[in-house]
Amino acid sequence: MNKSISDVIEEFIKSSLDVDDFIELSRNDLARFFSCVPSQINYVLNTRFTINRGFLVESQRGGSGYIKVSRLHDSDSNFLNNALQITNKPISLNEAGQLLDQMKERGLISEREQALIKSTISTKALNNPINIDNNLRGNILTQIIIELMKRGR
Amino acid sequence: MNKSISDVIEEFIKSSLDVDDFIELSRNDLARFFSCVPSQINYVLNTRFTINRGFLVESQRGGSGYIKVSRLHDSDSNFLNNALQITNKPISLNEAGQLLDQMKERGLISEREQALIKSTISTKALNNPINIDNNLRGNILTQIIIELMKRGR
DNA sequence: TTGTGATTTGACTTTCTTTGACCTTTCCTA
DNA sequence: TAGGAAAGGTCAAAGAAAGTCAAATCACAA
Repeated sequence: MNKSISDVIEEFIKSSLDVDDFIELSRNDLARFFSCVPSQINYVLNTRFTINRGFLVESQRGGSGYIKVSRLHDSDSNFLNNALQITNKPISLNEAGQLLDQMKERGLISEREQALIKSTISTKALNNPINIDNNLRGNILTQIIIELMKRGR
Repeated sequence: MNKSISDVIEEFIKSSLDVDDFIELSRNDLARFFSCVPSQINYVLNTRFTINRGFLVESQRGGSGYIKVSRLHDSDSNFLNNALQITNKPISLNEAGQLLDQMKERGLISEREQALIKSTISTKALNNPINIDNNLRGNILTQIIIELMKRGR
């Protein structure tokens, strides 16, 4: 296969992640190194290093800015990935409750956290035009899960 | 018999598959090579390299796109894995039918089971807002395949 | 000879990648 | 403390493949 520049950059980043669990890189340097425009780096990051594929990308702008790419660790990240698939779509209060139960069961959140989150996605909290609720519930849970992934427990 | 250009292309691909288990080719190059229109390659692929006949075709569009053809003379679990790749995406009634044929051919399901499953994914069963059908079909097949994998035959 | 299914062709569509112009955030220094 | 420099971000246009679909043609059997 004729590898695209994006593919090559992807490989480069991935092989760096084989050494360490995360890397920090400079968008401009990397672009210079691969003789491409800086926004190509964003393209690669956005298409290949998504949460769904088990990666987390964080960055900071400005002087001494950086891009940090980390690999999310397995078992839990697997579970969370599945969870993401679910919260991606509208989700009922009931389903959400079950999901949170499981998360607690696994020790991904404490009982106290579980209660807090539940109140967050309760019907009362989402006092909204009907039918959009489930959507919103999914969104909120998605954010929470991403946060959990970040912390890596 | 007077060989058609399609036959020639078919032979060419098959003989490449004698060397390796799969080949990657460029639709445009191949078309140029055989002095035909690019969509002729699709024709050959669609008519001769179906799951049904034991081949798997994958492809990517866009810059550095490709077409990959592989031969499936492998173990069942491998077969099911490939099948999963297919049912992962929306799948037409026709393709689904071919897939089930193969599964029966390989003894992965009985004739009775095949019939039952077919009725399950028939257009009638999925009497739904158009266009969602293929999606749903994929989902159902995915579940069935997973179930099969679980049971280990 | 004619009807039918297989093949060939090409116009149009969709998807993925590359590029560049312009925007926003952060840090540092005069 | 304001302003400039040094990051990184966004978005849309252009480019590069592959996919679809249906009309036209071909080949063969009845």
